[in-house]
Amino acid sequence: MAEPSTRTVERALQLLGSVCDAGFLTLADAARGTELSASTALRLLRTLESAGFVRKDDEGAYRPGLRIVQLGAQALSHESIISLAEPALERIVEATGESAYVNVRAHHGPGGEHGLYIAMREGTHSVRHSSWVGRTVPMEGSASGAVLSGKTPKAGYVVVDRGVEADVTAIAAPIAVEMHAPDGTTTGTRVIAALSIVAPSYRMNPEKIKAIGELVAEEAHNVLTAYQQENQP
Amino acid sequence: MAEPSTRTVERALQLLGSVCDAGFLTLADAARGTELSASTALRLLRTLESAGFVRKDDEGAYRPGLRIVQLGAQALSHESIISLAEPALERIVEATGESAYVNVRAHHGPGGEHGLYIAMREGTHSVRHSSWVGRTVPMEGSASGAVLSGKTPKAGYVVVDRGVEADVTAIAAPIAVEMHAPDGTTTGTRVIAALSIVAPSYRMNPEKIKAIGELVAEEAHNVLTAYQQENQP
DNA sequence: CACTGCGTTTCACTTATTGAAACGTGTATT
DNA sequence: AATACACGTTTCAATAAGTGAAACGCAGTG
Repeated sequence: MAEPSTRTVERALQLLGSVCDAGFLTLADAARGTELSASTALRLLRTLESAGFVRKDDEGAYRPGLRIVQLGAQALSHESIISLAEPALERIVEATGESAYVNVRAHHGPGGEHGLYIAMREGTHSVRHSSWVGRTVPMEGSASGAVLSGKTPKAGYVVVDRGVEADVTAIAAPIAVEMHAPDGTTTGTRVIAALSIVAPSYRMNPEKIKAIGELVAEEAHNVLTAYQQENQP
Repeated sequence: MAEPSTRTVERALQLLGSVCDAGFLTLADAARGTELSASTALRLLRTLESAGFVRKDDEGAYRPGLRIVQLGAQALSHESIISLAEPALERIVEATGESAYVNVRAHHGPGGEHGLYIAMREGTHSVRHSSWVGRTVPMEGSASGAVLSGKTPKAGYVVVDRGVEADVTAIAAPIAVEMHAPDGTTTGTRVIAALSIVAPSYRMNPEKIKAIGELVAEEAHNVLTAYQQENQP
């Protein structure tokens, strides 16, 4: 029962991922990237196309289709953590002017574990961080990755300067629930998401970082409270 | 060469769509909804799961996975029309306080043609229309559907009161480019997207509708100009 | 003009998908 | 309690269905 996966579907999904990653791909490129024969790639891409998951542009290249957009938006709307976190994001932006994000652990894919940005509230500064929603970041070397891994110091937040991108500072705090065994004993904590801000480093300084870090940690706790209220009564 | 589609993949994608539509689905429900045998549905769902496109929640039901969220966000970021339309959405919201949207024709699926909401800017009124991004609406009976079909009157915008939802008024205007044959003659127009606002009907009146309609039509034209600048030089 | 790479189609091989059946379990029904 | 039912899961033999090498036409290149 190790891997009762269907190869055809796996290949098709891989193809779909390639197209979305690249933005647009020619048939030959897609076939090379997934190590499929051209005929197989063509057949699968056509299937994806007829279902609306990819489409061919004017130049004949394959692009992400609208069905992906639709399903992605639907999926997002079903992620309750996002709507719960939205007020917190808004308050963080209001207080700091920087873009604020919600991160979760991404599906464990090739290349190790990653975090995924699933929601954002844009900052108000004219020089601000543009959207990273949909982007993944490695767990090591990123602030949100650290808190998602459970490596949060007692301060309650993590700061990473120039981690995943130069000249950018990230501050993240975990939204973590306690896990209980059936008998009620606490078995540890599980980080369900992270709240983070991403800002140009030149605008930061130790005091500001401390203030923002404490704010993010506090808001993360507020989100946790809202989350528990929704899942307990 | 009519339909060289692979059945396995079609079924898997259908399953994926069901899960995303429903938000969460039990195996038996998914199998029923797609008319697959339980064993086949299980195998395919497991394949989707191992690729991160669906996941099982604590109760064992299937939910949309994070991979869908990721690919959807990536796909959205590659839709240039959205970034081009964002300033227009912002101005519309600023001027009217109502939520503003970008619509496109959805992939032609079962149940006739539909429009798809792909971007939104939230209104500022406290009673406002919440997000419809990812939602589809029938072409008939909706304002955005009408303009996407090319049925825009000379006024330049379409108003539908209580069309797809009770107590809601929608106003839409087309973003349309002229089509040219290789020899340069105009062969017609193609609507690439629609700009629209959706608001509670009680807040509307003839003068307001006229003002908003003209604003939306004007902004749609602004987006068109930006679009042409990007695709011509 | 020969050459290379692309998108496409064809086709024989057999691999890999399929669905009925059977099983264990938990939840309604009687 | 005993029965019936629905769900998730596994097994397995039949064969439907996916596969890739090869060949084709076309366009761009040296």
